[in-house]
Amino acid sequence: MSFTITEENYIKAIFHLQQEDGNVSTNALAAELHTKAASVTDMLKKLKLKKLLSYEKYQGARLSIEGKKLALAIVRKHRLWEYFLVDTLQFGWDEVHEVAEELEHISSKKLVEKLDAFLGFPRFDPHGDPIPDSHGKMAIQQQVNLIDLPLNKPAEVCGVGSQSTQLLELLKHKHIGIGTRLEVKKTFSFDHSIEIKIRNQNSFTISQQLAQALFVKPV
Amino acid sequence: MSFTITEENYIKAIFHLQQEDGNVSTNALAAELHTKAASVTDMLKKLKLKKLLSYEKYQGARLSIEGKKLALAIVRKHRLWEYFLVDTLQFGWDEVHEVAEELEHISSKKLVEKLDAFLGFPRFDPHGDPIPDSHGKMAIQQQVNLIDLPLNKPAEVCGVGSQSTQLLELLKHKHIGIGTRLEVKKTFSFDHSIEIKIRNQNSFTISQQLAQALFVKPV
DNA sequence: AATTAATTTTAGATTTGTCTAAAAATAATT
DNA sequence: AATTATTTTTAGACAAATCTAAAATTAATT
Repeated sequence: MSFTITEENYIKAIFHLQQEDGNVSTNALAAELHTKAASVTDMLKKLKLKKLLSYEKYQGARLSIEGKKLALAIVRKHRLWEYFLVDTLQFGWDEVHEVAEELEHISSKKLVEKLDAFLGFPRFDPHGDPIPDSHGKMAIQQQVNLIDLPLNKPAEVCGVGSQSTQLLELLKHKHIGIGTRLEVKKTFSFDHSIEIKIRNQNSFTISQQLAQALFVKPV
Repeated sequence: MSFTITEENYIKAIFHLQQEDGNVSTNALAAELHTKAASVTDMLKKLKLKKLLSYEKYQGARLSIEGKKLALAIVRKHRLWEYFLVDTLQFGWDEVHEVAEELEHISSKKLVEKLDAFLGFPRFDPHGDPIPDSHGKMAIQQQVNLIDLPLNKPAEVCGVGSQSTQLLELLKHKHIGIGTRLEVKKTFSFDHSIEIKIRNQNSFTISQQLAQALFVKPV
């Protein structure tokens, strides 16, 4: 069975909105895919026929086993290509998302497996998100939100909570990137800002919003 | 200006059928693209509106400067990706065409340039075809059909005339591939077969059809 | 519980790329 | 030159994915 790019994008969007909780609503999907609710209804009927999801009128949708398998295959390709772009082609980690959105729809199974092997079977992409293996299994991330990191515990930045250019601009300015080592030195309850220290630099404070957008892992 | 995958495939097909001679006929295009003449007519009208080609009723089509530029960009991507698949991912050179047909439509300009640099700016793809550079210029191949190679002149296989699996199966069996060094030892006018000698092997004869499908360059 | 608000679905239209069947133009042949 | 054959175009229809506007359903609020 093979699917159109549009169908794959719907499946991926449902997968991302589904995480545990209940069914995905028509409106939520329309927003995620920058389309209209009426279009979503049509597509959900079609994807139900193809047995990729369960769907009842007015009740939203939920991926079937088949649908989840497809979603994981797409996510796998997306993240492997992101890793390739950053690691092999030296792209900035803030400029790979768009390109990977296209590459994730290349269908060759063999290509994915060869690419995975060439890259050395990476388990996390440049944004810190886990890459599903060829069976769809993902490593569980022991990453923690920077806001939750205990004082004076050395950690390494391993992911960001968004791909907005505004965030990435700020990170570039502060010289924070994937792999940056840091410790939290102090927290301020007034505005929930926190003071962090990067190796060989003076400490400085960052806003609550920024800290919430950063994921770190103890090192 | 951006184009659909279908439009790009039409432009590429016209480019390949156009080589020097006159205009490309509707029927020739329909055959090349496995579609019907009526569909081709519709698309030619559309591509004319987009100024990618000139077209007059019943007179066939010919690419404009713009159209040629687009065609060269697509061919560039196709051949760079083929090179990548063989050189970096260790694909067999007989299994890359299909995948490259998909990859050639990835739009990112930056990706193409970075890929080119990563590969070391190769000038010929694994089938021996020249790769257009970023300005659309191709190296001129001083390659010659094996049938035209003078006796006892050492040469190296640098291209094949078709991608048919039947041909590639035969080449694999005879241990002939890109880079294989050989000399022509004798020609037989009866059936136009030729006797060739590969370094460290006994000479053997190959058919006229096979010789015509092989391109070599003096070395 | 009744009314209002929000969400979701239907109905009908549009665009892109395709098709078949019939008409028009060009090319080949006697 | 007239007829036949081939090629190409038109006309009308269809499937995929989308849209707007109106109707139906569900959720929220008074």
